[in-house]
Amino acid sequence: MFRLVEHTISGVGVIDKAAAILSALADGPLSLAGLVSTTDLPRPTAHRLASALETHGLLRRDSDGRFALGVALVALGHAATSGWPLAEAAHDALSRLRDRSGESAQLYVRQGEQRVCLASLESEHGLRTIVDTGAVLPLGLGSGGRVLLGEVGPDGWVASVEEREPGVASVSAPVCDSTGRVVAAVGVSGPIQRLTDNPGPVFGPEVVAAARAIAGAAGLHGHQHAT
Amino acid sequence: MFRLVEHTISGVGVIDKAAAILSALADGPLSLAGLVSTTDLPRPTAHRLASALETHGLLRRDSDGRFALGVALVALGHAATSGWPLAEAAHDALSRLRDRSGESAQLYVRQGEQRVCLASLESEHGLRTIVDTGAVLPLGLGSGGRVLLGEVGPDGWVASVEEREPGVASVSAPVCDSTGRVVAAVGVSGPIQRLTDNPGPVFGPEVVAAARAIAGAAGLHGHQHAT
DNA sequence: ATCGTGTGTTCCACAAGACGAAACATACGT
DNA sequence: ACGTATGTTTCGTCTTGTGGAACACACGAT
Repeated sequence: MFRLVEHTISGVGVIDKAAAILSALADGPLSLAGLVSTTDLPRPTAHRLASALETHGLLRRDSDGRFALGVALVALGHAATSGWPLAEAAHDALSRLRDRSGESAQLYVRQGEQRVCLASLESEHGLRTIVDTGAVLPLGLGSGGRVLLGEVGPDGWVASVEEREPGVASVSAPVCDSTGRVVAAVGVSGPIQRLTDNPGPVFGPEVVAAARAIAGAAGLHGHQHAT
Repeated sequence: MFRLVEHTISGVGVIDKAAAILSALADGPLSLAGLVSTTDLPRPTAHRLASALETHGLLRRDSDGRFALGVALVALGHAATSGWPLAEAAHDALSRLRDRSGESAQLYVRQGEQRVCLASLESEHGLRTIVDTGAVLPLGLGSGGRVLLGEVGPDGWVASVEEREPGVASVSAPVCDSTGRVVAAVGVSGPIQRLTDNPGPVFGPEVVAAARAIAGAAGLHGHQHAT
């Protein structure tokens, strides 16, 4: 279940309503009636705004006439990902982390009271954690979320076991800017059978190293690293 | 260079302006001054609307304070792609096409006067065509674009050699709905060295078969195929 | 250190534009 | 044939968004 920052008042009512419509459709196509029901907008308002978004390719009608997210969002989503300094910078470090740890590796950034997966590489194992790029996950559950909330252990990482999903363990570390602010979380995740119920000591150092490498590659340490 | 449908009047002025802002930022981050310049919006208007989009995560500020596309667009772009019937339906057929042809395979849909890559699988070759999902390409150049404009040869495919990019050849076929309307173009592309300067006869049949498989899997032939 | 310029942000009088109830058109189930 | 629900359009109303002016700040030139 995905939500844009909900019930937020930006000061521009039309944009608040349009964001509510996009958010409602992130879960799948909706008829006008469904959209009205989900967004609590009056029918003519929902119709007018959805049609306007359709004009710009941000929405489209599917073969049943239902409103759905449009192709322009594919391009914007791609541009958003490629424009994120971390997503590009993280790729090599995530590859190394995935290869050295043998487990799936992900990078998350905070989005309101949730986290969004900015980059994700899967391990080669048949049994592996799969998190899609763009997937929205909770903050309070799982090591990546806890890191984004500001938690960090003395060794620079946080581990979790079966917090977000049964059978899954993970280790994450914060990616910080030059002021020490946590801008992302990088980590590995996989089944407890491989990661054990105490995955931190084994995987923590590699995850911390990956976090430093990402911060460096993204130029988050000021002038310390050429970018 | 990406553009939302430009200078289109949807009937909701705020959405027209917001779409212009998103479009301007698809090419990369911009300062407020740059945004004002690119969109021709008055400074307070651009500031207000960009801040409102930022509130919803559709935009963000980068480390230099410039406006950039936000993380919410990563999630929406992902949802847009996964919600597109063709993107999911095409995956198996694109895999087979890529494997049998040995070349990169892509699926495009029309977006105004351009095309957007909805799905893309790369070949194993060191020298291969790389088109990112979400990439925006012209309609009039390249076999995929020409197919989306309605062109098709007697054998059901169109070939092009060095139209869009030097050294690149491609073959595409239309994916049609039950009324015969072209809803997408599927094709292979790669270097002339492998595809030759007459790639149609060799690759055309497989591309056409892939187009039919995609249409079937997406349920575009009415009730002929269970979906 | 001072000044001019350009940037980002806020204010607020104004009217343009968005709103949404009502009406209309269509489709569907009974 | 009728009632209900859907999608779409109309248009009087007034809320909301506009954008010039002003303010605050930063920077480069002198």
